[in-house]
Amino acid sequence: MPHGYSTPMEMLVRKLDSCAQLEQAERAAILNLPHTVRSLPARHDIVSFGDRPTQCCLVLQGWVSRYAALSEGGRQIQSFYVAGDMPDLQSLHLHRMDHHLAALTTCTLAFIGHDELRQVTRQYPGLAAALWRDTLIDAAHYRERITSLGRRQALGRVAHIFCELYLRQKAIGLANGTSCPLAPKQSELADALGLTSVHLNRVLRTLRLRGLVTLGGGVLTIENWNELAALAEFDPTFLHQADDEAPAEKATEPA
Amino acid sequence: MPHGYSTPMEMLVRKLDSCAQLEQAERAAILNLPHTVRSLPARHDIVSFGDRPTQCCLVLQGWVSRYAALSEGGRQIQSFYVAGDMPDLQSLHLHRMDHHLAALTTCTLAFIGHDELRQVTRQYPGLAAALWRDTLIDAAHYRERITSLGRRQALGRVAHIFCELYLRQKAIGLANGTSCPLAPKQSELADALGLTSVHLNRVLRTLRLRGLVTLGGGVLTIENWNELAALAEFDPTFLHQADDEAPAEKATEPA
DNA sequence: CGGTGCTTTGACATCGCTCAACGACGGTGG
DNA sequence: CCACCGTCGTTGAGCGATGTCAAAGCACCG
Repeated sequence: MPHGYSTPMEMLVRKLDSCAQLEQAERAAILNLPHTVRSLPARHDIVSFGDRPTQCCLVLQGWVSRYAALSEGGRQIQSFYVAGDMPDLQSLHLHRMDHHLAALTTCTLAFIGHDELRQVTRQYPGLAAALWRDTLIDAAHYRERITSLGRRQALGRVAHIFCELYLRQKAIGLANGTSCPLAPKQSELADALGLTSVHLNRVLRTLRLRGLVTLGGGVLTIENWNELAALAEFDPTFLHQADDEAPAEKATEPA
Repeated sequence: MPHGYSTPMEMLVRKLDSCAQLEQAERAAILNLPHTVRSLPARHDIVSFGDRPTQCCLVLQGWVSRYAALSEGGRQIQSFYVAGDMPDLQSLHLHRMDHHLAALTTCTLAFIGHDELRQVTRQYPGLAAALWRDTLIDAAHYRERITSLGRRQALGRVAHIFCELYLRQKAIGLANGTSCPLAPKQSELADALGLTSVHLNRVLRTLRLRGLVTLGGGVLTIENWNELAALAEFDPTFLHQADDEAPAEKATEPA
């Protein structure tokens, strides 16, 4: 998707089409959606807790994080988003933000008005279903994060998120062999995994010493997928990337 | 909602209507949905990981839990559902279950076929929006659980889930003064909160000794809402119960 | 009256946090 | 070109929150 897409809305069509098979008219409706493209600097809030957004954004480039701010400066990152994702689709039907959305890196985003989007979903139930499905996959990611935070130890949590982020990026052509971009810095990964950056750092050292993963310069390299996935008890079902596969599904492997 | 509802579909209408304002034709469409009512014993799976359900269920009575099973008998309960909830609406667009749904207590459920439900959402975009919104609120609950598991200590986590479950039940008329039903036993609460049942028990004792909460016989009583909510850093925004309120919102209090 | 399952408590182990310091790196200005 | 500074990553030592293991209490029910 990042390779040679031409326009923002073509990117969106490709994304929705990949799982829901749009009809020609639906594709055209998306392509005709009015939108504006904007760049945001890293650390900048896109929307904040309490806001009542009037538009949704589509990530064209860069990384976005969803987070909750707690007292005493604490925060919990609830999810990461990359090119092709629409992180605040939920605001279409949930009017008041219960969290923040922020640019993790410098980002380019396309903004689409709620009114136009609602109009299009009213007219094309297939589009509504595709967008709805997108938010449901988002929720599936949340559920898996809950499982990680609740029942996996630090090592497994880190291993798990690496598997997830690698496969998600592989699916949209952002992976390169056994490597993929990984923009969040250690403190941000820690905030996503319910750990301290200090402890996350120690876990990373362990993973490196065991020859499972190397992380540096914004690039994640998975040295041993099988062991990593085993450590994480990783099952890709929750990604819903090939939802209609035969019941006896096999874990996806890089390389 | 539990008080004197007559039919399952009237219950669903009331639930959807409470947040999305249905039109008359939409209400009628729901009321005409074919469905079957079934009772399930406690601990029984409603749908399991890997299943491809062909219908959705509506909880009429009892408690339902969504959980992920891990190796070695571990499990993470991802959410609880009570009367009026549709816990597997997501299966309408996510074809393969990535988790389990189980009766926590003896339950009565209404089952509605996917085909009929999809038909109705295609015909009435307002209904699609209402159901979509319902799944988005579910996702908002997940996000808050992530925040709890990642960044709150045991005491705050327990306090937080009590606030949540009390308010959710109050909203549908299941609370009684400062008390409400609480079907999950300690080991189930522990599985939901990423704790051991042993440690959860100690936390409960602390809450009891501090005069914040008493729990017993399937009933939760909140003795001191303000302190409990403060301990939990509880903000009801994520419940989206009165989504269109003025920006300066106040915490809801019992009694 | 003797299960059986849930709750409660104690003693001890461990994982992850806190505090503190240092190192690596890149940008910036003199 | 180099000194300075801020940010991020790395490491150590000690502590605290939570898990583990084990046993006893208690209620419900046949």
